[in-house]
Amino acid sequence: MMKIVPRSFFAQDTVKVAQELLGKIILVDGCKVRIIETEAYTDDPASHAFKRTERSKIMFETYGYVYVYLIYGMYYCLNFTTEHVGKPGAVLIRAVEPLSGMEMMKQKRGTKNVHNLCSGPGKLCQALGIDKRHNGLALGKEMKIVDDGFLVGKIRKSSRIGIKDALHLQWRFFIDGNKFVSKV
DNA sequence: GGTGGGATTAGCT
DNA sequence: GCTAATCCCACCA
Repeated sequence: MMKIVPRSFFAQDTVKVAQELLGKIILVDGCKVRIIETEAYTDDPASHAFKRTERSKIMFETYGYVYVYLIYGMYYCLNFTTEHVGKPGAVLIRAVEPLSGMEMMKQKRGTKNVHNLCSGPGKLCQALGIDKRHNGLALGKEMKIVDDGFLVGKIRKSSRIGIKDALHLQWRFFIDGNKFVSKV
């Protein structure tokens, strides 16, 4: 079974979307990957949407859209916007498991180690060729989310990685025991 | 095994 | 000018 996840799926609680995206598949540019690690961002102090800016406004104005931003001057991070219009939210994709298109990913990443292809937010954007051009696209065309009925086992959670504020919020989610989780 | 610094730029103050 | 939702490599143990 291969069901396209509709954009309306993203129009709900961000933390819930972050958990339910685990196990789902991203299709982009001939590559197929399974989401195994996510983080939820709303209007909390650690989120770009804590303040509405040119960059973060997409988190206020859309759901089910691609939000890509440049981090540390050299890496991109992939997010999907959530919540209803007017309330900001997005889910950061922190790690995925490669399913197909592996050779292209290896080439773009410059490594042969499968476990080092997509095991981090910057890495997976590099592997999938995701950059600023993808920012602002609606899901369903160039990039699609698919549910193949994969059974996610135990979901683990922790504080979000790389932030200094709101560390008490356990809004990082990942599939227990999965070998492709990011090194933290 | 673990730690420290550098890359590189948009968006702040 | 400073810092960031990161990654990699050199170096030490």
